Amino acid sequence: MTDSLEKRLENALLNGSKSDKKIANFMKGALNDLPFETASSVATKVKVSEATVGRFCRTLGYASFKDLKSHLQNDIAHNPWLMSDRLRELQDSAAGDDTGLTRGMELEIAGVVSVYEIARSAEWQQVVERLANIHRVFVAGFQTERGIAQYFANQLQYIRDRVTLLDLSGGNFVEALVSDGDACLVMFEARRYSRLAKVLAQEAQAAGIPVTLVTDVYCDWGFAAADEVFAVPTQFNQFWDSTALMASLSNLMINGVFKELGPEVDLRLEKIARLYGRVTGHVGDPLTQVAK
Amino acid sequence: MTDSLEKRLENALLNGSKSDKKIANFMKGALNDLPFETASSVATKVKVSEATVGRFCRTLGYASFKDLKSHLQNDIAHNPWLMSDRLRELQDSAAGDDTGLTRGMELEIAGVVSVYEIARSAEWQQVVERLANIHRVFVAGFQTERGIAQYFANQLQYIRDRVTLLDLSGGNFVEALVSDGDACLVMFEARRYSRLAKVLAQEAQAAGIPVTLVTDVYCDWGFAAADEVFAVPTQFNQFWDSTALMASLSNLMINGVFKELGPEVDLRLEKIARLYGRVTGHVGDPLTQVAK
DNA sequence: GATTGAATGAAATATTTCTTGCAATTTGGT
DNA sequence: ACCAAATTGCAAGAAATATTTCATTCAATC
Repeated sequence: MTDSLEKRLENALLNGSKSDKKIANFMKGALNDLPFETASSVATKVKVSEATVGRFCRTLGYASFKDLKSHLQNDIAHNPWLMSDRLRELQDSAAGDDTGLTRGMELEIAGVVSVYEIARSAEWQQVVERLANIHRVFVAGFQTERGIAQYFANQLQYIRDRVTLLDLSGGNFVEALVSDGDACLVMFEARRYSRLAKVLAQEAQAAGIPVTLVTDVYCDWGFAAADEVFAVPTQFNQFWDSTALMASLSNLMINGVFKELGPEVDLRLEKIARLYGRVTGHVGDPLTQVAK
Repeated sequence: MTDSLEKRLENALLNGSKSDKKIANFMKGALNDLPFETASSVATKVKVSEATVGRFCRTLGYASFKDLKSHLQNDIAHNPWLMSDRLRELQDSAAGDDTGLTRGMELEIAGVVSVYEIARSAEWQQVVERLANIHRVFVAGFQTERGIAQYFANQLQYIRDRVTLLDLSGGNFVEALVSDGDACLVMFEARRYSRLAKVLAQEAQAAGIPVTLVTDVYCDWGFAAADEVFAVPTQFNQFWDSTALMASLSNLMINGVFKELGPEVDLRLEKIARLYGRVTGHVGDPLTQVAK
């Protein structure tokens, strides 16, 4: 029994119990972070009790989680844990056949920084409070950003009521907007900007509905048609603009609203999860087995 | 005072007291082993009392040795070839009133690095080629990741034919899968995993369809049910897991497929943009004014 | 050489991390 | 559907790791 940790983990992945698999899988996926973890931190992350983590390590043949870690030190001594080493590695491996990936990563990292800068602005706080308190929220996205809009809307729906993702198929969204006084609109859009986006923003503003626009840095009509404009970086050395960071921004926004709403959101979350569990089921739910 | 650990150590090496120098010197030389050490193990090795190690960490600006280690884990900031000024500025400005935002940013940046590491793996290349060449692509996403799936599918549709975003309302996706031989499936999912996700993956595999799963590091059923599993980091110090980086991964994937397909994609892109322009219109298009 | 202030280690205390025993739950086989 | 075996979480206890206090040492200044 002098296998490497990885071997043992894979073995556990096949033969282990349910919790064992969870732990093994997590460890396998997070080998780099393992040295920084403790038995209890792992336990929390995979939602298992500390005791189980300890026992798991023992079934693997180590004396404890600590013992496992110290073997890790020797076992895979060439695995870089330190972020700086990992970066260096990326850099090196990219040195020859560079596909521009490394440069893209630098840009995307810079983009993340920008997004977090946005999240510190006064405008941001204003939007967060509005999303927490206003009666009704509409969300819209165009072209490829439809997905981002849906992502945002779905998450917001988890933590509050009356969130509607506008269907833009026809342009039939206008009546939805005039129907209600106390509402706001969040839009996701990047070039080439859909004509609908501008129309929608203008109609909304005309109806007295505050408009928040998440877009790229090239959008020139946004400032006129929206109350707040959050411009996220989109050029990461890829063949076309990437609006991926809008998702990061969305999450930050959701997080802000969550904190604004306070603890009672938890109840709602739990309720929704339970409902989903009833209707569709989660992996591992014993109660929702479907008849064969 | 937002220098990197290495900088701080060097500083201590010059200005520190006798013990400080001993400790600093040791740490500098054993950076890679540091994650495995504890305050007392260091104390023993350097022949200093534990207390001194603790104090040393505090003079360096960390709360404890443990805190120092956790900074080591994703210390992006001290990589000069990455960001620098703005990042540092942001960290400084956040020094006091922190809401955990800065910590979250560090984690998310580290996450971006992980995603780019994934994009260099052999599995990745395999998926890219498959997506470029296979006859038919199905995309699926569950719960909040539906949006990401849509985002991915939309973009893929821009550069190739026969991409279908599966509608999961009923579970009626199964016939879609058996209908065709030469197809593959890309799934986005994070915990709590929808039961549908697992079922779909298994059905697909049973039908001989390669399955690629983009998920978080906690997914334990993925390895059994999917051909490739890309585990993206999701914990950024927010109240719940953020799957935002899946969007970044999506874009990288699209970019890869694009390059694989070669230049003739441009034609397709142009055609689609023109079509969209006709039907809905882009901002600034003079031809698509609607009659008032 | 005396005085002061910083630095240090030892011991006591606090905190974190791990293990163990036990009850409850789940699993797998009949 | 039932039962036995395995698995798991909880809670209490044990061990480890870290912090604080305090008396001592050391070094610099006068």
